[in-house]
Amino acid sequence: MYLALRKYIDQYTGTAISDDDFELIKKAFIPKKIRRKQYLLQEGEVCKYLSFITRGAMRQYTVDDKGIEHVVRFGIENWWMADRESFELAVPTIYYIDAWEETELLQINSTNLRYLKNTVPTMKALTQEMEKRSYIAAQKRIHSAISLTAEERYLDLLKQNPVFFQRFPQNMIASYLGISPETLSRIRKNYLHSN
Amino acid sequence: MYLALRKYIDQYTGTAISDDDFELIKKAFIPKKIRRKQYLLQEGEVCKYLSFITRGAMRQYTVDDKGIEHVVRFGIENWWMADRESFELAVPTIYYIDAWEETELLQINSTNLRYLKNTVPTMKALTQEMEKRSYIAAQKRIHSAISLTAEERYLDLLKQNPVFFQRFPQNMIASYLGISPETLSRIRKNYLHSN
DNA sequence: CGCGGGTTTGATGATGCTCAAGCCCGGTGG
DNA sequence: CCACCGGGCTTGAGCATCATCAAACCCGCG
Repeated sequence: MYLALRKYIDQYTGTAISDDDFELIKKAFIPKKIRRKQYLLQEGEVCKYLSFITRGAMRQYTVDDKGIEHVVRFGIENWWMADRESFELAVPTIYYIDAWEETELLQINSTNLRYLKNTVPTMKALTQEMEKRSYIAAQKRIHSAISLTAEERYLDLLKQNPVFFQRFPQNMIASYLGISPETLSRIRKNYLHSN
Repeated sequence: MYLALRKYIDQYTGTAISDDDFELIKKAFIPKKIRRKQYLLQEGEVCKYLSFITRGAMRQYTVDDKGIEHVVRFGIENWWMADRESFELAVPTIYYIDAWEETELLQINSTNLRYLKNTVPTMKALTQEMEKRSYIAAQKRIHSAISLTAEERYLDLLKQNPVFFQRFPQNMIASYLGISPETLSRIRKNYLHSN
């Protein structure tokens, strides 16, 4: 389980991390398993952990007054999950995070994360890289949401993150795209004919 | 002009920065003035500077095939402007940034920024704080874009950033909200009657 | 075999867009 | 000082897109 994290670190830094450094990292993270449809985080809680997914698939979403779910983020192997607003500012979250597949996580709390950033420079670089990428991805998603039609957003997602279509059901993808499941179904039908 | 930056730094760190440190900062930033409707960045260029706005109002947007502008971000005094994807990865940008009001900026390139982060700890903390806030704001905007109706997005923006309505024309606000100017006009009409 | 979650399909309607015209108002020049 | 101009805003009519509701379908699984 920790091996996945080590691989991830080596890959993103482009060098092999020392055994000593990795020992520190190992101590800071707690493993956790979570079953299908179980919650990692629920509305109103404070998000206490930043979680690295070593196996599985999760989603982060809100539930509105009508009970409709709105998916803001998906996560699979080698992705980090947390409501960063709640995690970093220690305020109650508005999100739910649950597992769609059986999922294995490595969790770190903010105290340990701060400590790790200060003692293992690699870890600092890593989190910064992660934050940078998250922001860029978020910016792209905003652009797509305000500039593109439903159909264009679908094609964009298919290009950027085809893996989501293999791991999550269509109604969740629809929610992620901000459209109804029926509309997504009809859009896809179009593309089945025309290729 | 530099005073605005100093005030901003002191405010966000909660302490007064030393004269020595601020001297370093001053040397790293280049002042720039930019007139109404002039470009700070154009599609295809690489974004070479991170700019701190000391006075004025700007927007970041794309132009689609039909020539329609899509505003992804506004910036006013004490905000930072840049296409971070282009700035940090040194890739050509898809955005335009131009000034809506007469604007004064302090610009820093990535070399100087990296140097400053390493020599002035305050500066490192500041950029991290800025990045954190940007990400959280982006996440909120995504949530609003996929979960809310045009009307709800309008009310949300009115609550979160009323200042935009004072500084930018309605058609740009509409674009920022991802709706047509006509729709925004009609939504606003509703709220004039009902209060 | 029947159940349940997910998907598809159809009919209908709401929401928001487009196009076009008119209005408002601040700025400019005669 | 007034007429005119242009940019932005409003209003209306018609239309496209997408949501909603309901029913049927599909398929893996107990």
